[in-house]
Amino acid sequence: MSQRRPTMHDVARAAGVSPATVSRVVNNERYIREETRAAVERAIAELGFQRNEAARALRPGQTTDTIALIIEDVANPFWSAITDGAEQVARRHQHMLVVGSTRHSYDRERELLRDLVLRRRVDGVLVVPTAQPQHDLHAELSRWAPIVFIDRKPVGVAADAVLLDNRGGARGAVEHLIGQGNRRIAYVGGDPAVTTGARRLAGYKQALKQAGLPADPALIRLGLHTVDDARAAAAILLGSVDAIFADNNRMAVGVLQALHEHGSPVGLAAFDDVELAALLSRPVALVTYDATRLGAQAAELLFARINGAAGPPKRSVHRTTLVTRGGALSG
Amino acid sequence: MSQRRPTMHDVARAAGVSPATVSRVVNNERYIREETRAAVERAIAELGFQRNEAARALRPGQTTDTIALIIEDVANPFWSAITDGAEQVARRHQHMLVVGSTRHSYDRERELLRDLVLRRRVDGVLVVPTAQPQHDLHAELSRWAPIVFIDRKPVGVAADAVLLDNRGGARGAVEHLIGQGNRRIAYVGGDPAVTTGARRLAGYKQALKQAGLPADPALIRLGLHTVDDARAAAAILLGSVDAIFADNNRMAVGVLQALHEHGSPVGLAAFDDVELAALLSRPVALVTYDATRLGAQAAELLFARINGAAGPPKRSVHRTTLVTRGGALSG
DNA sequence: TTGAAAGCGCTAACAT
DNA sequence: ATGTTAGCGCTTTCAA
Repeated sequence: MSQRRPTMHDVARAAGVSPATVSRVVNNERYIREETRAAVERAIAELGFQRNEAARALRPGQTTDTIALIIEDVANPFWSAITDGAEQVARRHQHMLVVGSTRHSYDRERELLRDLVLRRRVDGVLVVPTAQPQHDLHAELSRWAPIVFIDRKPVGVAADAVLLDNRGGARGAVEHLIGQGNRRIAYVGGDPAVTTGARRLAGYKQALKQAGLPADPALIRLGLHTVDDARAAAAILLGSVDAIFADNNRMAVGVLQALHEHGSPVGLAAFDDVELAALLSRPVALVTYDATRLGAQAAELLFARINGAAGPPKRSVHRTTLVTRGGALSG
Repeated sequence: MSQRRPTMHDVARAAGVSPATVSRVVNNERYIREETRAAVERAIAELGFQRNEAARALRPGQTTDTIALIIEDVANPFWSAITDGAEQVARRHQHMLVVGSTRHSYDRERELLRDLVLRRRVDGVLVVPTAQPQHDLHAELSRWAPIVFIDRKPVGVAADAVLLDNRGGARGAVEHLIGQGNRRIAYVGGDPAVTTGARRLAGYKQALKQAGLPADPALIRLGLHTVDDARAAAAILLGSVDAIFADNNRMAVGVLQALHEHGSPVGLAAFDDVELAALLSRPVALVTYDATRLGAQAAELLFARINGAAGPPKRSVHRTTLVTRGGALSG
């Protein structure tokens, strides 16, 4: 597991040149005689030399060719799609992608960010909304490495962001429910301290207000994280509502389970797409968007900064599309 | 983005000690006077010193505190669950997790593995089945870093593996279909060159054989990757079969879509769990297991090796459970 | 076009 | 208990 690996020195000796020359060949620099290059390349092949990246990264001004992605939890399809998009772009830019999950822990987010940026010196970080905002930390870290926020507006930091129209999307979905004649519409969602959640909630309230409907606090259930949380919350609401708006895909699945278990006719609209929703006998209105593209675009912005792009923070707001899935006869 | 960061030297100067002492404090070694430690810690706090991990990793025998996970594609829930499990364990062992997707490319797998093990010198690698086996490469790399295979039996390499009972699981599912009176049962699946696929296919054939049913090659569709591939394949099969066995979750979703679109009564069984299957009006038999645990256990095995565990390769076979979801009236 | 030499930030003998 | 010193493997002036 730990035999000695050939170094540039070894290659240099084998090729009869200096280490500096080997470095030049490896880095594809100009001003190298063809024969020299050939000799070095032969030696590299013979010895099976592979440059030690840790050594390269050590020199000042050098990069680690690594970016990080901080999310709440990879298992959620929303975040795994983002991971997918980010990974593809990272790869195109010859960077590694390291993923870290916060699992809703504020401390974990701090710890991850500090470790990645300050100690491991990744070239940049993609952060998806987590717990509370931490302006001071983000501001401090963005002095060392560029940060791009996904689905969260940076506050107090001059950072790029790729956003969703959370408020508009939620409003549209709730308007849709209202348009279908629903009056008592519940909200089942996550942590309202997360910008994303707050804005979806705002969209919900806005739609109710525009329609002249009261926003009954008893119908708003927040702070839920898991599918089971949502299912339990929905089960309680069922008797007293016409429809439910679910904040995100986990909530949607939980609510769907509750509706199914109770054979309830209550309507549903939700943020995020849900696989197989199209096959359900019950129609569901979904606020959809391309999460993979969200992750990919965020990564592109990050690489632009890594490669020296200056200028004011960029905001790109992705629009959402309301679609109705399911409700067909077969299934 | 690139101001100078405080080094151990700076801390040493500020605390009036030598760099070696600072190193000792940072690494929590014994034989340090309390006052000295306090002084150093004060200086660290004042300067906001954070150790440069690239520099530490450079010394021989040192680790990068990073492990890698190679999968086909993070967006698939099976792999994202594995990623989730691996990440949690990596974190517990204070390691970073870098993820790489092969997207079915043999070359990409080679390139990723070589980059990670040979150049970036990760402490270990978790590999989930991809394209063809590459015994030579795995054998070469396992000299440098431990490798643990997930859901693929290592060939020609003394490596640990965490496996699923692919053949038994598939056989059980097909037996179930047969038990329900289905006779012409199709197979819709991925690349049979992947061990996983080959064994599931073997289980399918075994079940047919045991029941005295012929394995009609026309009913076996392989080499499919996406949901759409599977949907198209299923659409063609529908008219001529009683039931379909789907190789994995992507295939299952595609087949479900086809069945739904054509209002077909054809039965379905599949490997992997599928979210929301329980809410479908059609019953589906699923070969389920705990993918998160699979990833977590693989990571545990890896860390055991990283921490010096010797001994013969370990194999852990996780059993699968056949469950029937869906088929209720409501939905 | 190539080589010599210094040094990135850290750790580990070896001294003391 | 602490300091001195010598690298780890690479890149990069500077000189030739």
